[in-house]
Amino acid sequence: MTEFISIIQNVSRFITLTREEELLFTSLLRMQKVRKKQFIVQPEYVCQYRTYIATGALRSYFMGNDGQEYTIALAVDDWWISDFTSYIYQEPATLFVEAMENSTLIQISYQNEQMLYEKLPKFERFFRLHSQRGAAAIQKRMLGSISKTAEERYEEMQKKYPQFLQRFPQYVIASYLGMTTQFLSRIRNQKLK
Amino acid sequence: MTEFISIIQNVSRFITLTREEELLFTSLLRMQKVRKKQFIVQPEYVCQYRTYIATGALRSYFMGNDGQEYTIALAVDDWWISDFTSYIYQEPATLFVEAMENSTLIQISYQNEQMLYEKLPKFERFFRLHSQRGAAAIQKRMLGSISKTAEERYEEMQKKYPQFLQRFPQYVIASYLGMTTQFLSRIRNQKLK
DNA sequence: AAATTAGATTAAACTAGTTTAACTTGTTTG
DNA sequence: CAAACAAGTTAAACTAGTTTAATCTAATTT
Repeated sequence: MTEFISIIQNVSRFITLTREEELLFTSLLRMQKVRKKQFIVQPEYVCQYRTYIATGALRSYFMGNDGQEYTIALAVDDWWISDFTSYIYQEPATLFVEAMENSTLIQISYQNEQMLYEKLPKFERFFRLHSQRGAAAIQKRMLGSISKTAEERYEEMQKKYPQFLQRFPQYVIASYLGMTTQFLSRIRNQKLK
Repeated sequence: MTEFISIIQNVSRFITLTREEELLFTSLLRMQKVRKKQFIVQPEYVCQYRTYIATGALRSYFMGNDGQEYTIALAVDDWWISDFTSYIYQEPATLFVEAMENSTLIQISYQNEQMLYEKLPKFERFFRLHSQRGAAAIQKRMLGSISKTAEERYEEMQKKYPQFLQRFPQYVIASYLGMTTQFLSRIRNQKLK
């Protein structure tokens, strides 16, 4: 049970659970260890789980027709990740979700999530608040990506998520920021002078 | 009461309401008529309402430091719109929400929404599903905006939302698609040949 | 109906960011 | 530990989309 402490804390930001509710909730979860470079979601397969990262680092990305990777999300300890669209509609994924470090995941399946809503309706509230904030975050990211220059986007990341710059390789950062590795390299070295 | 038929139908996509629940729900709503060019949300003021469009057309946009407008969302009859981030966090807005036609809106205030959750918890479910789909839609839009060329984005809009091209002026379409009016004009006229 | 203003078009000059390519450094793996 | 590969750097050539500016058209206002 202590293995699920972190996710219970995460959920408790929005709703309060009794001891029995915690037990029911965790009985519907599964622990999953993945190694660096493993994929937990791939295009054409339906995304089966909502994934919470107990420890580790993952990213989701889209592979363009031109073979270019577009990183959609970066996530580390205590964050959630998946191909959200595939999961909620239970339709084939369009994204890859890849472990960037050996990671410990806590997952709930689509089936179990539906059961959770039946047994503990307060989880409707949890995932409402979770999704609302998620939507706000994506919108903020989109706004930045269309209204800011490459350099401004890099500076914002430096300021807001300095850990990411250590934890993810440069080519992933570049693709998350919507620029080439070459251009990111140019920005970084210009800034040193 | 018949004035609220459309929003009840919208809500009934996800949850089922009894006659009494419908009455309770609609008692927490307000009708609002707005004229073309009126703003229902402005930066620095906290967004007070979640807005459903009974009839009409609105857009939300961000004003960059350079004075450029970045259109975030377009919405017509039976769609929802607002500065979502400002609304959910009850913090000052960063967006404008402007009526592009004389419109009839149905709104719920933040206070009344909290009351709605107390009295009719099934609305947690409605707004969970609503937010999840909203998040998926924003993500899809972001993906297109970073991985497609200006011309591809225009073609996708032509195919997916042809009504928008009639209903919104070209400068709004251009700013929604993330390009200048001049460039959109070039694309449109190239395609005729 | 004239005057004013807002939106759309066209074209030339420009630029932020990409592409291509060659080289360097670091990291797996046999 | 050598070989092979993956990640990062630098620089020159290039291009998708912007900027500037002038003209045209269609609404709105007076």
